[in-house]
Amino acid sequence: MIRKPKKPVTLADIAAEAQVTSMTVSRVINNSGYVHAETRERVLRVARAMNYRRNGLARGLKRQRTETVGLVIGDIANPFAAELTRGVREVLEARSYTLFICISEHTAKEDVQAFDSLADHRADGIIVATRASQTANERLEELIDSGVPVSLIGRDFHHPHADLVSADNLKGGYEATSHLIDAGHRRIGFIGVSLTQGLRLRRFQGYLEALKQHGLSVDEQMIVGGHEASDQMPGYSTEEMGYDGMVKLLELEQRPTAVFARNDFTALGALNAIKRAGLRIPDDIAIVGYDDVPLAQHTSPTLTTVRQPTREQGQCAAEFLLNRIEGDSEQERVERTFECELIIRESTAQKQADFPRSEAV
Amino acid sequence: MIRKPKKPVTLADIAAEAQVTSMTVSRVINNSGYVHAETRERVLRVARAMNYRRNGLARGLKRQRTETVGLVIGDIANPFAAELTRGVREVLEARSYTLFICISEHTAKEDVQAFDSLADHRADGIIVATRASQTANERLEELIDSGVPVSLIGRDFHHPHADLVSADNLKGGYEATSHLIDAGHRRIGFIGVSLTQGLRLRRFQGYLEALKQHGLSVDEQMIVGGHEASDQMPGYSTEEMGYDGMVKLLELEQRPTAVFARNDFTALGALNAIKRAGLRIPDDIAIVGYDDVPLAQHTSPTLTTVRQPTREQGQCAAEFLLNRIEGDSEQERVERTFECELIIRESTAQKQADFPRSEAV
DNA sequence: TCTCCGCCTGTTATCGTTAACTTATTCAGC
DNA sequence: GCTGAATAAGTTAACGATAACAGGCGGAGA
Repeated sequence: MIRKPKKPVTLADIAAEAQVTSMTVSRVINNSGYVHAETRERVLRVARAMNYRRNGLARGLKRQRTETVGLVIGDIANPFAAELTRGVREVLEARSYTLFICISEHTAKEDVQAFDSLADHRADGIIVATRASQTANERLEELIDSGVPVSLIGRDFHHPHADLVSADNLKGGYEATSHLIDAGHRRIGFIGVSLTQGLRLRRFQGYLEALKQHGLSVDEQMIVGGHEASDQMPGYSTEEMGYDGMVKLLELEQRPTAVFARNDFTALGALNAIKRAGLRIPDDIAIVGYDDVPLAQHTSPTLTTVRQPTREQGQCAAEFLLNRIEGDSEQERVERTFECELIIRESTAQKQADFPRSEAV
Repeated sequence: MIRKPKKPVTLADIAAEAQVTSMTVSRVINNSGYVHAETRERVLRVARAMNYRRNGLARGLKRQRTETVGLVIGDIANPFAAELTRGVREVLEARSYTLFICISEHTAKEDVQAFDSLADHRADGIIVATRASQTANERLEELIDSGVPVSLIGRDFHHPHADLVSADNLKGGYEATSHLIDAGHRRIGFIGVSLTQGLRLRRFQGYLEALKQHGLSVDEQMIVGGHEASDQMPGYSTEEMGYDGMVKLLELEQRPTAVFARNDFTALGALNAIKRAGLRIPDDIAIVGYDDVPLAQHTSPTLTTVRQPTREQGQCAAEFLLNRIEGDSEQERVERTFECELIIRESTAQKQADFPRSEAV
């Protein structure tokens, strides 16, 4: 009679039951080495009957790799992170690695905790997609120095042995802003950063750059909505930031005729604030978002935005990482920047009927 | 000279350097047992200098627990999952467990993979928040039978040794629908399920129940938007489902005067479809969502919806799980159902000015 | 002086798996 | 019949950490 013990079944248990040694069982389980067909059958039967699950700890300890990759993201519930994850997963699954995700809620402390957890549990490599911070960068450097393969997505941090994937958000921000300028706008607000803090945000730099290039001056009053706390960031509820920011802009004596929002959710908040105020989009105020979340094509008006190839970034980061894991962890760093694409929709259309209006998908 | 080897530093390495045995180093690292203050200092100094990271595999193997919990969710990029995760994390962190998240993208196969990965890597327990499926349920049962502590959130699966946390979505759906009926609506559509598949969705059952209780008949034409494929579900892009579903409803000869959407994103899609068609909300069509995502209070009109205490569910599931982990894994199952709350906003308001309109937050 | 207990450290064995090596057995080819 | 390759197992020793036990030492109390 085969028992179903509370203590997890081990190779030795199966071996005893099947009248072989645990080495043979191991060979069967891993499909390696020579095992007689009959023996294999018998062992498999017993293993199944006993509901065997292999012990990844022991296995990993002995083999010195776990076939596991960690992904650290700051914010779940964010279409960007979701799409990134999807890309990462696709590649990992194809190469039969397991993905464990750690969330850091955008705080440096939790970032570090996530790194440590993954390193302690001997993930074979780590993909980091959180925003950079002093503390976290230091720990990251230690990890990389000690040989942990790391691949970074859109993170402002450089290390000779960590690969880097990013989107050209500087250019994206530049193009979004230029688009507004080309449409004749001269008073263009930015929602979603504080002036000081925003300098680390490429899309905001692109905004500044575009203004400068076109000979427009920067009006500090028109930059709204940043959180001043440096190590704490909000979750996905950035439409609140967009709403509040827009309200502030509308209260200005000379309100902007266009706004560039840090991301689509912020843009959505702003969009609703504008509607509430009884103004029309884009006639009274034009608006551009960033990220091209799925919702952006379902709002009314539909949202002009900048698309970055998110899934591709995830795939690329995963590929870089796997190459490093399976190659030399200290090999030269690889870097790849993806182009962004301005997607023009109704929220910045030149001539525009009133909203709501009838039909037209 | 202390080297920084490519091979990870072990206790033995530190021990050699600090002229003690690895047992002493272990005691220092874990702050357990007696260690002379001077020795402790010396060991710590060496450990830091060598950039020691403990090996969770070896540690876990020996101690037979990893202080790690796995969370399986179907869909990242979903405010519901995010909030749930937040609740789970809060509790785990307070009791110093590490959380690893696995995404299953709503397929049974990936669900099973996630369970296996977590079980293989000897997570101390698993929280499951994905939708039930035949295959996955079977594997889940095996795991629980073999002693893995499991706690379920809103999953249609029962087992004597797995705790269960859920929201009363039947009642939530009932109340949402009743709210519409009370407001005088008689033709009420449902967006987001197929009639057959929807029977597993409590909030849809609540809808049916409410119609029945109020003597209204179910019109199959008014139930739209389900995916027929049973093991595959879409990601977050359910606003598309909402949009398309609403378009179908609007094409009916007798279109509904109100719709209940399976979740807020679906509702948002529907909302935009209605606006596109030049109809007014709630005057022409009233609409109710589900989940109360943050965005729901920032749309125009703001969205009537059903709030479920999401974070609390996460916390509760985590607490149940930890009790099971630290107690008896085969103890009697605990169950807890949270009440939902109907949040009435503009999209179902009785009398309503046109949108967009001026002011009023 | 002797005993006992609190401190500090070391020794041993083990968690479950597998790499590397060893031992048989079989059988084709000369 | 002999050689050597292919097949089919078993044996041993780790992987890195720690629980359990075993001293040794010093000092308080009898």
